[in-house]
Amino acid sequence: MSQPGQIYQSPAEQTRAALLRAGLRLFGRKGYEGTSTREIAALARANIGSIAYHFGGKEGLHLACADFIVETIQSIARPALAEVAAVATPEDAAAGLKRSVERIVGFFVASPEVGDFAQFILRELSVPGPAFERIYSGAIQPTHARLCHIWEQATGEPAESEATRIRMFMMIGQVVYFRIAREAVLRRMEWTDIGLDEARIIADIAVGNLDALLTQRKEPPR
Amino acid sequence: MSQPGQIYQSPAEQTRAALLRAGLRLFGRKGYEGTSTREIAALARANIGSIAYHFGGKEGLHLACADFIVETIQSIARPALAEVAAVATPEDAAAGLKRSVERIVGFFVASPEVGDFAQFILRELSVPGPAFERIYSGAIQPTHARLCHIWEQATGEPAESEATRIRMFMMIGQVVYFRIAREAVLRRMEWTDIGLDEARIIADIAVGNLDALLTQRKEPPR
DNA sequence: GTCTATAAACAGATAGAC
DNA sequence: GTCTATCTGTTTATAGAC
Repeated sequence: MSQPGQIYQSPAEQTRAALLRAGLRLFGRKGYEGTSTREIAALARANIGSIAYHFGGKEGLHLACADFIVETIQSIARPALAEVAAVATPEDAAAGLKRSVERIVGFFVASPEVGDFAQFILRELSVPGPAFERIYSGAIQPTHARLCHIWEQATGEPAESEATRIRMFMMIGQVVYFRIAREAVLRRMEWTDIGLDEARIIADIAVGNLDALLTQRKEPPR
Repeated sequence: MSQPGQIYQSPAEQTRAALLRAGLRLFGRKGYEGTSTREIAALARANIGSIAYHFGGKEGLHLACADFIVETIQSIARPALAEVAAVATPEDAAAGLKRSVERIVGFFVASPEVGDFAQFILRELSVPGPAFERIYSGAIQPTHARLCHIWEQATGEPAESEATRIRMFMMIGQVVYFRIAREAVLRRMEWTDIGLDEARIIADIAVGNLDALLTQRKEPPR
């Protein structure tokens, strides 16, 4: 497979990779229908025909973008998965949850490079198309299941209970929303960008919320 | 103004209203670029030319949809706003927050009619276009500011502090995510739909999260 | 006001020269 | 592999009959 980030790339691989990056960015920003193959080719400094040559067509490029994201995420997530396999104390698990929240903030909210990944995923999430299946089973389902598992280690509540699964969706959603509603957040917060500083603030509050949930479980409500 | 829900509608008003409803639904589900004027006219059982006649064109219809949503929300929210104006005890404010969470779940998550509104808003939120300004200043900003205000009444923390504003975005986000990631939620939860029953479950857990935040503030962390 | 026909621009896909 | 030219279909907008 020819992808960005390799040591050496043949000219063909460079074109392929440039198309992939351009597709990732434009599909993420403007949606599948909102993006024309001509735009993609222009951004990649390639000709229109190259999309058909390398990917078979627009839909093929779109699917290749999804695959690229899933592979990238899996290569990053592999060490994190190993970490989970080991049985942990509730305290370690709680710390693991907090780290997970921080990672999610880093991935979805902070604006640099990866922002394109996040937007592509969110778009395919809200408008499921042919690429949804790969995104879901390759990235969303494993990540969510892992969070549920750590939650069980931290609280004793069963990982696959209805409440746990919903709660983990909420934990993700409260953070991801800052990317989805980015423009509204910028106005309301009077920020000009959501960069590392802003991500830090968001992560701290999200971790604080998590803390409230965890202590609520340690000290039963009166 | 000619809108659905009136007592009598002239034929022209009926056409206009039908186009508005069709636009709302299709723009919400498939996005602006993903929707053709032909589809809209077909769903509204009107001819293509009527869009230009009544709204000046596709973009005009899109803006009219945004205006319609804002007006509808404002007419619903007016009583809620009056309710807030009165000074409340922390307990009343806390109850008001919980009711707000339940309303947000009802509006964004439960699938019937209003679902089109929610999706239209979320789409304009994540891909800001010409209609964003109206949605933001007409619906998002006032709602968010109101929540911040109630939060102050409930906790004593300043409504317009950075932390409060972020926290209220998170309160909304954790719920709204169930609409955005609807397809992923359906699979992971093994639900076939997110209807009233599922909305009830989601609302209860979201209110529980809120409770954890509020008690965390009453009983300072040890 | 409604409807049809059509114009003008644009889409994605493809054939063939290099 | 790359690039250009072109085909075919679809888009929105519009002109004009009714």
